[in-house]
Amino acid sequence: MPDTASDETDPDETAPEQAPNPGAVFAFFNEVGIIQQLSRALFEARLPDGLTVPHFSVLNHLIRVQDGRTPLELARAFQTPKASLTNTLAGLEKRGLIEMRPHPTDGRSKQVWITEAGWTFRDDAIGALVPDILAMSDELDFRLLAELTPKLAEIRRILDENRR
Amino acid sequence: MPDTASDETDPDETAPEQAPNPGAVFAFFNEVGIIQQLSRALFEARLPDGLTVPHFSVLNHLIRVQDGRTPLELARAFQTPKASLTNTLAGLEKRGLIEMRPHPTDGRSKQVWITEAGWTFRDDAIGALVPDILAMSDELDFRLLAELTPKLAEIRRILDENRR
DNA sequence: ATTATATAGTTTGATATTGAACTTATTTAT
DNA sequence: ATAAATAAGTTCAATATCAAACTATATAAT
Repeated sequence: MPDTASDETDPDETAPEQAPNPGAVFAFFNEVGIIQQLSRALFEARLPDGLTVPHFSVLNHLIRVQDGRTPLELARAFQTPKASLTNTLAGLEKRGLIEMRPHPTDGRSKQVWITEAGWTFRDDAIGALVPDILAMSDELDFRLLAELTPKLAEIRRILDENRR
Repeated sequence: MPDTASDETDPDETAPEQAPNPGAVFAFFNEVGIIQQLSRALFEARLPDGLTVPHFSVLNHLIRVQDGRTPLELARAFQTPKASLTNTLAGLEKRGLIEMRPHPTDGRSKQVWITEAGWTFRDDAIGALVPDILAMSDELDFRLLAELTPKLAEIRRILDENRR
């Protein structure tokens, strides 16, 4: 039996949305949270020496969005304090995975650029998942994953737009 | 353009699984990770005073699975060091949201039981999401969320079974 | 122009997290 | 039975996280 429930029915004229049953919405986020937890642990275990998920996430974000972001933009993207970014970025720079440049028009600011080594590292980190993926290949339905991805991307987009 | 790509085709005789394209699998986990990040921030902002997502997660797990779990079982469930659980459980107990009892058959161990106040707190925390959910109700397709949930649950189950 | 206000990033001190050592209890081997 | 090995939970010390204060620029107001 699922989590919370509230079983009102609703005429629903103005599609697409249904009665927002909080329990059902929560159940969705709960599954997402557990999958994230499990996949993060899997991923973390494959990362080399002193590098962490936050390090990887910054590189991945720079590629996914666009590099040249400022530290503050990154902090907002991750909804994390900017002081944390100072720390993460220092680690990445020390290892030559990013390059910090002065901001061209704002003397207070900086820009973060991913290096060739950064690209390589990020791709390798994803590649390192292959054995784990293969280990599940006769259970996991990759076609389903691929189908779900754009739907999740749309949900992500809405959440992202609506955040405070 | 998406993340990594590797565009081999594969005969595929033994359904259901496709060629495990690591980039595509990663893209799925990536979306899951971002959704989790956004929804967690939303959720965190509604939690009262000194209570955190880990506190909530323990309560939720005790309800979702079954209470009477030992601290070590919880640590394994969350893939977190047992020392962290000591800490989180202490906070929950101090607030009367759980009750720690000696394990009936193993003198080294304990059992964690959720209290009435724990149930209430957990339900209230979910309920506190309602305004945020409503704020997105003309964009978010709740029917889609409800459809995705069991599919995610299945993926979660497979990941959970295959973890090391 | 000059001052006041706001903003980007770093530093710092206080809190949280966690691996390793420790304590107590259980299980296994002899 | 007794000793040795394993396991559950806590304590402790090292590390990481983060809010608040700080430094430096930039923008707005007069």
